[in-house]
Amino acid sequence: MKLVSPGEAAANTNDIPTEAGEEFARIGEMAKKYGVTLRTLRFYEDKGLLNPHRDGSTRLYTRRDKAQLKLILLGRKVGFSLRDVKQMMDLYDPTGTNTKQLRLALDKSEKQLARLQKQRALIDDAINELSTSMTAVRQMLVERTAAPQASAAG
Amino acid sequence: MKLVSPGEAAANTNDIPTEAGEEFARIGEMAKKYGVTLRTLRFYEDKGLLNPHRDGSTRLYTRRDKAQLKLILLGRKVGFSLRDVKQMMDLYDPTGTNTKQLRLALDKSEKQLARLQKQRALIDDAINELSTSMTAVRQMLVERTAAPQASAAG
DNA sequence: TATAGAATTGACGTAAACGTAAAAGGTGCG
DNA sequence: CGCACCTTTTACGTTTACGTCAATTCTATA
Repeated sequence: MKLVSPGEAAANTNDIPTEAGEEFARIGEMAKKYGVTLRTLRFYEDKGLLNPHRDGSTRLYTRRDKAQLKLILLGRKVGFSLRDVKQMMDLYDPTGTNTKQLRLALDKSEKQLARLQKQRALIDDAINELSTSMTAVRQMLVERTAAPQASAAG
Repeated sequence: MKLVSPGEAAANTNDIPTEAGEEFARIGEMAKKYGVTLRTLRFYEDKGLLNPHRDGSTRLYTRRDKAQLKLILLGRKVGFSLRDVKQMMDLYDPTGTNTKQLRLALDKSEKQLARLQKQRALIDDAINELSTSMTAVRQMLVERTAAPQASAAG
């Protein structure tokens, strides 16, 4: 019974929320479900990005926590730092229109997009330079491998 | 006179190698010429990537050191770690064909090329996801900004 | 000779996102 | 009852390529 917080036990006649209702998840389930480690979840919490409930000392994650984690992972995927993600999440206000939050997100996104495009350009450069030098190296190998006994060229 | 090593002073009647002969460069000149910091040059040396001569305690870089630095910078540009660069440079043998070195370089280059292409794919993914969510955010902002008094859509 | 401008070594600091013990508490099950 | 498994907190370790003092020395020039 300890896994059900007071005031939310009504709709669930099952005493064991595991497997069925999915009302709460413990850290292990969360980790598997989202492909992260326990350490990562605790780390995110330590950084203020997640705030799961507690049953004693055990963390309990609700669907709200899951949504937050999804956002964090999306942020990470597009290259935001956890700091950026936190800045944006901290502006969330369930009672308002969140205009400020959205504007900040958009602003940061534009900058991040620019960074990504710059990175892509750098990588393209690198690919080109690398390909070029690979060709040169191959050529040198050919010169050193083929016809080592005849010809005086070199 | 201390800047000219014994056995190489013949062709240069000028006692001051600065500006003209470019036979040797000190760390400051090197840094400017290649756009790196003094710290970087010392760091590379500390890692065994450079081995400039010394006049007492002052580092003197020859054209050979310059060529090496160019290689290091090229390696870095295409994404090799300094460790990789060192591995490859360590195989250099002025008396042989350097086949081993070239093969290692080619091998590492192929792997690095693959990594770069994977990175580019990830970045493209990120760009797409980011663009998509930016569109969504813009849409949300429009809904919150325009027509806040009329319509019941929401 | 005074002073500014290089150069030297040594060593701690930084950033990001966790990894990896370590030591211990809680829990269900056979 | 005992063992296995999950979870907890604390805290140092990892990686890479330098940055940033600090204290000192060397050198050139006016």
